[in-house]
Amino acid sequence: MDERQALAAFAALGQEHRLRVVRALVTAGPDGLAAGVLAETVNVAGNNLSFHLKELSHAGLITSRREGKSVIYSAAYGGLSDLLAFLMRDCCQGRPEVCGSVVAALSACDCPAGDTAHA
Amino acid sequence: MDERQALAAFAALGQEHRLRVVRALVTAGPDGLAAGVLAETVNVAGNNLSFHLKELSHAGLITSRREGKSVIYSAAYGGLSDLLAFLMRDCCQGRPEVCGSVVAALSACDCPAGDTAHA
DNA sequence: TCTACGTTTCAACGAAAGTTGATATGTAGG
DNA sequence: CCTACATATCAACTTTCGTTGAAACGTAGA
Repeated sequence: MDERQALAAFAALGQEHRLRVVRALVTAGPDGLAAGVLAETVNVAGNNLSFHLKELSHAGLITSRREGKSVIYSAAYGGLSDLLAFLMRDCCQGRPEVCGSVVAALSACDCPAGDTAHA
Repeated sequence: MDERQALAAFAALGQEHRLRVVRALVTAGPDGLAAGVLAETVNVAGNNLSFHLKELSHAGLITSRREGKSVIYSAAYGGLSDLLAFLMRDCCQGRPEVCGSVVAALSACDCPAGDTAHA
């Protein structure tokens, strides 16, 4: 990931409605949520949400697929990974104790910490 | 970390000069960099940089300390941890394989991956 | 105390982002 | 084909953000 992409991604997340959308999608998992459901969830008008979804999609943070009349959006976990990795790149100049806490914090989610394998 | 703080942090990172400042400070490590050095590094006028530093500081992403005539800024690794943790909270609703890649990406930095201890 | 240096604050301008309402696209069913 | 529904696009307005220049503050040395 280059700076331009990271910039777009962070700017996208720095907006109340968009951050809520991403959080909702991250929580929802790979199955995702329909645009209409998202609109209700984050309490934003449909046309406005569409604008934000486009921006998030363009930033590589979410993906979409059509299912009948609905468009289903889901979190782009790969894009999220790249973004976090970009931010913390070169974090430990020979001092692992510096960024260790950051990795630890992320591992605090339910999933097995260091286990990067596909369970 | 609450949403309001996360919002401020992401918004802060969604700006070219501020993102460069944070990256420079993350790379620099706990020793940090003087405001003047940062101004040269990111190529921003001193008064303008001061504005951005204030915003980053208020967002909990950097800290400052005075050293003689200079003010030294350094990355707030704790704030960064909290931010990333907030974004990925509840990421794996019983499906570790979903967010595993995210943790893995972060562990891709030089420091020992799953090792959260202080080396 | 005076001067030099580094950093910060302030007001004002120009540019960009978010919201709104109306309108268009695309899909499914009668 | 026509209607209903879900989502997307567009133009206009309002607000917010980033930059600039001048000036103030704090610190150190002569």
